[in-house]
Amino acid sequence: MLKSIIVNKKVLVFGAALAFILILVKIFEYFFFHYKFSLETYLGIIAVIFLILGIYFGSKLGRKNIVANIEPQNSASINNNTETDLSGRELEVLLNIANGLTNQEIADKLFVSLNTIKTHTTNIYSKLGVKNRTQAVSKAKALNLLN
Amino acid sequence: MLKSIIVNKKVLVFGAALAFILILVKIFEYFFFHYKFSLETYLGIIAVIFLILGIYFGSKLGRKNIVANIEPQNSASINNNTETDLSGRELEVLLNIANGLTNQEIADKLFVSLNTIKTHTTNIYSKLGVKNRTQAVSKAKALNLLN
DNA sequence: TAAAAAATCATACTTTAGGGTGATGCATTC
DNA sequence: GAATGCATCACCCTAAAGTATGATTTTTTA
Repeated sequence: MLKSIIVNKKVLVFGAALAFILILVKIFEYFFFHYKFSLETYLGIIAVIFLILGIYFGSKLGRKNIVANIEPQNSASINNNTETDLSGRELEVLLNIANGLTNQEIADKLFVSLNTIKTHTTNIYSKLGVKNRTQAVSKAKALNLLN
Repeated sequence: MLKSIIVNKKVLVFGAALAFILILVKIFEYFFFHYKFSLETYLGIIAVIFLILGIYFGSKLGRKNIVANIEPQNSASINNNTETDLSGRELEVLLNIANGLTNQEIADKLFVSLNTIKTHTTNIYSKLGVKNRTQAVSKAKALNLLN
């Protein structure tokens, strides 16, 4: 049941992507064909666009796997307090903070904006009861959330 | 430094992808053009292929980031390099940094000025070959200088 | 399916960190 | 006694981090 729902969602995304492809192809056909692009250029553009599109969808789909990969590490944690429970994304950000990455670098890595990372960090600090990243790392290690 | 590496990685992936695109386009040109596919079909195939390619790369990229995050945690190597030797005061500052204190708090604690702490931190980063306090803590732990 | 939680992003602002440069005093050492 | 290393401090500037507020979208869950 749950699995089928997930599968259905993936199918939906794929279906939407395919529909999007057809639409884009049509648009390209009507707009770009009036210009004298070489076929190579034309195909290159198409390829690049859909490659980027694919990377976007791919990284989005891959996120589920990432969270699933991280969670087992955190299950070793002793503290199950709901108050201090971090979401998957927050843990991911915290991990990168612990590795010394700047917010901008984390944003680039996770393909999101700097503001999103800032929001995450703020929430992390709030949940951990700390006020900066070094304290967060220190606290997380004390709570066995890291290492 | 770290930023440039990350950027270079992305550029590399993108460059490789583009090179792959060109190769594939050529292959398509030589092989498929003898058959009489309609342009739409042709474009559709290209689009689907590169979308899938993109999804593959996208999910792979996401997964690699995580692995890169987790790996450093296991590499608790013991390094006694003289190059990374910190002075007594610098170690003291580093310890307080690891405990999440701000420069101002450390200055108050050690009864020196904020500027002095800043000078110490700059020297610490230089000696450890890092560029901020979180990286310094991470590196110091890896070098068994802390904990 | 509706509600809750998680993830995303923006804008504007303040604070802290970090880089560069230069300087002083005080030991130790060659 | 000149050189070196350490600790101290100042000023100026840029970059990064953090706060507050409000919002949308997606996902999960009851």
